[in-house]
Amino acid sequence: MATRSSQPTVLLVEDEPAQREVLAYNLEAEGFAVARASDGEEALLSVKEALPDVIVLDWMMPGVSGIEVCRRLKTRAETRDIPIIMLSARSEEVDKVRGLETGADDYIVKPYSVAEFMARVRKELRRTRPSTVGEELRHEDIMLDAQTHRVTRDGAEVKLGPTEFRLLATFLERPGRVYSREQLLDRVWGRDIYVDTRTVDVHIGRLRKALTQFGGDDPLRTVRGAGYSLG
Amino acid sequence: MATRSSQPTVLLVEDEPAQREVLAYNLEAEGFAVARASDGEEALLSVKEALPDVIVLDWMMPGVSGIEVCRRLKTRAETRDIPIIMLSARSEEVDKVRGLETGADDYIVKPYSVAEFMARVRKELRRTRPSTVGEELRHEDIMLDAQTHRVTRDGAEVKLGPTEFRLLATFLERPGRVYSREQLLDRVWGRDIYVDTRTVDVHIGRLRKALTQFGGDDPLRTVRGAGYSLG
DNA sequence: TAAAACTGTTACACAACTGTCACAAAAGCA
DNA sequence: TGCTTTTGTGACAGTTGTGTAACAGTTTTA
Repeated sequence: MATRSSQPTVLLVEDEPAQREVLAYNLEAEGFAVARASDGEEALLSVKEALPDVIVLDWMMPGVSGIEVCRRLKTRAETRDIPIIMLSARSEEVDKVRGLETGADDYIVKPYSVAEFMARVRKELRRTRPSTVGEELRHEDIMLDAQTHRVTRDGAEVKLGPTEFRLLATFLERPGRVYSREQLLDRVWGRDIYVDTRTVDVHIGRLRKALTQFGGDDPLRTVRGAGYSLG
Repeated sequence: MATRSSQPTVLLVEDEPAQREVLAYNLEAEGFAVARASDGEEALLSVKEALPDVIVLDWMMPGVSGIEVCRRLKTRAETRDIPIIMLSARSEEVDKVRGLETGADDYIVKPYSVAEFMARVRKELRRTRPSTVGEELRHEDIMLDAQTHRVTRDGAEVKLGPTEFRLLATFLERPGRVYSREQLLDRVWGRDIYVDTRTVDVHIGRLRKALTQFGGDDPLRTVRGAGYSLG
């Protein structure tokens, strides 16, 4: 099966560089490793070299076409289980059927939104690698698993209330980044909830207490006049 | 000019709530403050209230259209310098020309990727507020990261108070440039705060002390009768 | 249903930062 | 050189920002 690194790998097969880089940018922003290929031949080589966790495949390509790549991968035992998402500029029903017939797992018609694209990729990854899709956040010895709603520090379980959990999750998305109290209220409490900004301080205090209950340094940093950050 | 808070402010003018929130979410994720408006009238009010650092303007809107908002802002002296990015569903060259003719600084045709959108916003901000975008300011061995709010010299972390931090950030925007005490008060303290100009001297002293605490030359230069500069 | 867990607010203590001053030191000038 | 102007800086009091315990109200759990 596919690699077992902490990040899932996405093989992106698209001959148009601009298109390819936009998608790559978004995938990488979400923490996926991206392998690139600009035609069918490269794609087959790349798969042979290192099995990706999911393949995004453009229909129209010079040389070996996307549909042909798909057919070949789906007939080989060791690549059969890798989900394939087909991209196509054609919207005709005929093509959609043909795409899925050759074994593609999903089919996205251009033009599509990046959000839709990302959602489809996540969906396929969830099937094959349920634990690693956006569900696990780490920073140093702190680990948060959104799937099981658990937090551990240095292996020891840390019990957090819902608010502290979301707060920590927010910090873990971008360790080091300073969030103002207003931003934290926005993200953790929600856009139109009115709570005093000092409430943030109290919850920060509670999160600190929970994270240091078994010893260990305080991982949260207070930036006077600006807000808080993790690390 | 625009506000002097640590975050750049983006005014987002878009009548379609879903669209607006997607963009707002991404802007906020990158640390920008977002002001929202859902039509041209609101937009003009918002600008009057607090000058943003960049304006993102939908072309098609009920009431005062985007293009009209753009025209009005570009004819007023105090808003002329705020970069405007137009969004449009039309791809015809005609519109593009019309958009830029009214003074828009950039023009994005839907559908666009979020990555592209963010890149354009960053580009405009880089022109007008170089310090707060691109996240990292350097000069020789001094490095300031606005995102994480950290300063290092020769790799060693330098702890600065809020005022010293802003002061250094100002100098780093244009190393070598000499700022008068009045200019520094304007930029670092804010336009309508009244403090004695000698206060600047004291903070310069504190900044010097912090930057040389582990040895190293004093990177700040006193220009007698004129002010101070970095390097 | 009662107990436990969680929430937001407040008040107070404490720490960090601020601006001003006074005087010392340095730089310019005649 | 002596005199004037400008800058450096330690001290200090006042201000502002942050940490946290306590509490009452609410929600969740058993």
